[in-house]
Amino acid sequence: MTETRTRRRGTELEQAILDAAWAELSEVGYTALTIEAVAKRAGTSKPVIYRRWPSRAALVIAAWAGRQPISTAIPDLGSLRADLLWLFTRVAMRTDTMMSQTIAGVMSEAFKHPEVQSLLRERLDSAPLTKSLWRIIDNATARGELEQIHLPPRVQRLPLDLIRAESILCGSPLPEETIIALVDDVFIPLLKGLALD
Amino acid sequence: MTETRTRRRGTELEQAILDAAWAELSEVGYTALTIEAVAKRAGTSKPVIYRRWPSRAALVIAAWAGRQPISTAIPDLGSLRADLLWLFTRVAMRTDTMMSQTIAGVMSEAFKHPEVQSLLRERLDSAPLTKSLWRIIDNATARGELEQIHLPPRVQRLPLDLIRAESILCGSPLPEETIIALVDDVFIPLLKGLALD
DNA sequence: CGCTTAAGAAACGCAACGTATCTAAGGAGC
DNA sequence: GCTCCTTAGATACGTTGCGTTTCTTAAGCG
Repeated sequence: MTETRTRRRGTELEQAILDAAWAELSEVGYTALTIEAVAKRAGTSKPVIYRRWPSRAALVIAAWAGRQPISTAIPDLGSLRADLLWLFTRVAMRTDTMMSQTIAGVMSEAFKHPEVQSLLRERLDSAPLTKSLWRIIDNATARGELEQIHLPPRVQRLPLDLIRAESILCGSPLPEETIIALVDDVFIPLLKGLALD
Repeated sequence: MTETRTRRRGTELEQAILDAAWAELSEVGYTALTIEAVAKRAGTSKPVIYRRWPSRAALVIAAWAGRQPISTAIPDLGSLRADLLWLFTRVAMRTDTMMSQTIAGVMSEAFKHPEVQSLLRERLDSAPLTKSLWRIIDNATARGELEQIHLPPRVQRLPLDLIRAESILCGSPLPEETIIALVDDVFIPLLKGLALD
C-alpha cells in the first residue's frame, strides 16, 4: 500500500469530483447524496469541494451539465400523432426517477440557495427539444395535416413542462396512457387550435 | 409560574400540533421547518408528534389540509379570456412562495417516504378548480364564444399544473405576462382546438 | 379509587452539516 | 535546483436535527 497517489489539481481534480458526484447521484439519488460521500468517492475531502461549489445543489447541477447528450434526430413516422408520441415518449424516458428526484430536490433547495435557481432553469432549458418539435410540425405541415403555424415559446416548452410535472408528481416511468392523453387530449388539440388563426 | 398547565389529549392536542405546524410553515417555510420547533411551539414534545405522523412531510400535509378554503364563486366578466385570466390569476395567487416551497419539499421527500406521494397528490387535486372552469366555459358557450366541448380530465387539470410548474421553477408570484401567455398562447387555443371535433 | 393509556420531559446515538487548522505536494520563478 | 506560494487532502471541530428510548406522572375510565 504505497501512499504515492499523485495529488491532482485544477481541471483534472474538478472533473474527478464531478464524475464522483454523478456516480453518487446515479447510485443513491439526490436525497441521499452527501458531500462527504462524493469526497470519499473522488478520493478527496470536503473542503476541496466546498472551495468550488457552495452547496450540494450547485455541485449536482454542475455534475449534471453535459451528461445528457442530446440527439436531434427525428423520425418521420408518417403522422403527426405518431411523431409526437415518439417525442413525448423519448422525453419521458429521459426524465427518469433519478432525474425527477434531482429536479425536485434542487427546486426545494433553491429556496435556501437562490443562486441555483437560475442554474436549474438553464439545465431545464427546452431549446434542444424545440428543434425536434419544429421538425415534427414541419413534417406534419408538409403532409397537409396542419396549417402553417407559429409556435409561441410557451407552447414550445409545453411538452417538457407537462412531462416533468407529471413525472415528479406521479413518479416515473410514466404509464403509456398518460403520454397518450398528453398528446391526444392536450398537445394535438392545442396545435389545431393554434392553426386556426 | 405555576406548572399547572393541563395536559391535552386526543383531538385537542392533535389540532394544537397541526396549528403549530402551520404557523411554523408560514413563518420559516418548509425547508427550515423542524419537528422540534413544531413540538416546542405546540407546547409538547417530539415523541408525541412522531406517534402520529411518520415524517415531516406527512405532518405538513396534514397541517395543510383544510387550510385553503375554496370559493367556487366565479364572476362573469363578459369574455372567455377575461374569465380565464381571472381564474388563472386566482390560482397563481394561491400558489404563493410558501406553497411552492412546500410542494417542492414534499415532492422531494416523497422519494424517501413514498406514502406521502399519494397524500400530496390528493392535496393537489384539481377537482375544486374544475367546477370553476366548467362554469367559465359554460358561460363562454352561452355567449357563443365557444362550441359545446367536452373537457378531458387532463385539460381540466391543466391550469393548475401549468401554474404550479411555473411557480415552483421560476418563483412566485408569477409575472402577469406569464399568466397572459398561459391563457392566450396555451389554454384558449387548446379550447378552440377541442371545440373543432 | 385503582388501572390503563399516553403526554411530556430528557437524554440518547447517529449522521451530515459547514468550517478551521494543519501538512505537504506541486507548479512557478529565479 | 532551490525557494515560494498556492492549495490538495487529512482531520477534527462544534452544531443541528434526526428518530428513538426511557421514565414520570397526568388524564380518563371503570
